[in-house]
Amino acid sequence: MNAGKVKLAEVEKPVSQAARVAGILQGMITNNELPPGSNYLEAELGEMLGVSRTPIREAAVILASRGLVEIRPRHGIRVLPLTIADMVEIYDILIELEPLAAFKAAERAYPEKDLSGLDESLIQMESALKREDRKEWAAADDRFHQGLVSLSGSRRLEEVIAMYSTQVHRVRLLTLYMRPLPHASNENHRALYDAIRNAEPERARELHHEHRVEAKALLISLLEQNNLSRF
Amino acid sequence: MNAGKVKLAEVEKPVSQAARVAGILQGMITNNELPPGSNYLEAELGEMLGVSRTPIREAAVILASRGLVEIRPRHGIRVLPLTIADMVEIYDILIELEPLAAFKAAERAYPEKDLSGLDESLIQMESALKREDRKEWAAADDRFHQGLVSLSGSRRLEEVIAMYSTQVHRVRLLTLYMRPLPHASNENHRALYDAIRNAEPERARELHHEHRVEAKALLISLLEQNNLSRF
DNA sequence: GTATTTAACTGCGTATGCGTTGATGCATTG
DNA sequence: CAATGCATCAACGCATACGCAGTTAAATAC
Repeated sequence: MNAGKVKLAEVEKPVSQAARVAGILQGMITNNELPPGSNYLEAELGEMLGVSRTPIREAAVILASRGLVEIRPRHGIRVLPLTIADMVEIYDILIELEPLAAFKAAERAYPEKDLSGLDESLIQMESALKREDRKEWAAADDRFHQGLVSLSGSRRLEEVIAMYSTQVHRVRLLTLYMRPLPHASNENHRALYDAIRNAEPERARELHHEHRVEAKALLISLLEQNNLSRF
Repeated sequence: MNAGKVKLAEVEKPVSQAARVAGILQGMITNNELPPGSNYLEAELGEMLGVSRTPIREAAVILASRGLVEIRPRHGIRVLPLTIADMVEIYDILIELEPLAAFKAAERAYPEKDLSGLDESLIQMESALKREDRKEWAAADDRFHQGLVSLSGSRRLEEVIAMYSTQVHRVRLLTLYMRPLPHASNENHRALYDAIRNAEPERARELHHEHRVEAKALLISLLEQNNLSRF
């Protein structure tokens, strides 16, 4: 019996409503579906997602701890806007932590096969760049950075970097079409990849550090040039 | 009318039960009153603190997001133990972020009067050291570091450093009586203070970096020597 | 017309109850 | 004796209900 029943490759996780709601809301925030500065009452969000206030409250607490929203009693759950000062704060932290992740990844001297994910992202970035497909380039860039960080082997590093990356995601998308095509960036990524493949921790750290410093400078100058101050 | 009513200097904040509970539990965890590895049911904690399950649940979510506990359905709220690998993860992150905070603090070129808090902590540390009062030395050390970080002017940096410092607090206390008296540490602190007072960002960063690298090495070696593996 | 006080309503904090789920122990069978 | 299946129940996820507090708006007094 049960011959027709097929086991799913992924174990289906019994996610709680609260976790689901948190994920959905986070997605909506980073995609600008819930614009920065907007307020939502608990009941309102509950109705929107078809759940009661309880899981909404829990999700709100989680998102607040990730710095995405602010809970203001009697004013609702507010999607936090970022200022340029916030961007500087966040980038300054990432400038330290991402190179640390690169260091740790290189230190672990992975065999080439474990780096295939990174390599793939690199190829996708290069391809997207040729096609001048900025959206796809950004997506592959995200995958590259996330993959790299996860190779660090430090769960905490992964979590904290993901947290701050999420916060700036909105703004990165905003500036995506304002910047020049990221040719240099791609070369940097390739060099960084090589440093990790060759197990050169210090070089990996240096390269990534430089890369992030440049990214910060570019981003900030774009925002200032265009008089964007809250997003 | 209302002549007799006196306004309090501090605005009394209408803290929610959930926030109160989270604070109390965090205190109990960092002071080892809720030992690592132990489990508590929601109802149990609720009875302990005289509130219902709802604020306990919210507090648990907050503490879980700070990495202090783990919520395991049907097994209760578990106080997370730390392994040596966890300590390495955390220290490696702090080694990057605290020097960044020192850099930013020095960069801001505070007038001497704004540094009186730091100076006071320094004096207390030196005094405690003379009396060989390790407990008081550690407390003053905490105040010094926290004060320094708050001078960085970066709310996020402050928050993330506080989070990780809380996680290692238990272990620091554990090793407090195993280590030699921290004479060298005190000199480092004084030098760091001077760098901030003289507005020398790079020097402040270097000094703090060195300081933290040493602290990590000392801590890890103490833990390994004593065969302590979970705490 | 403006300011102050009051009243009503809206939104939230907390408690509680219900249904579901999964852990545990015992019994039964190989 | 060991392993597996089943039953029981404890714990939790979520919804709902209630009371309070803060906000807003209206009304009255100046």
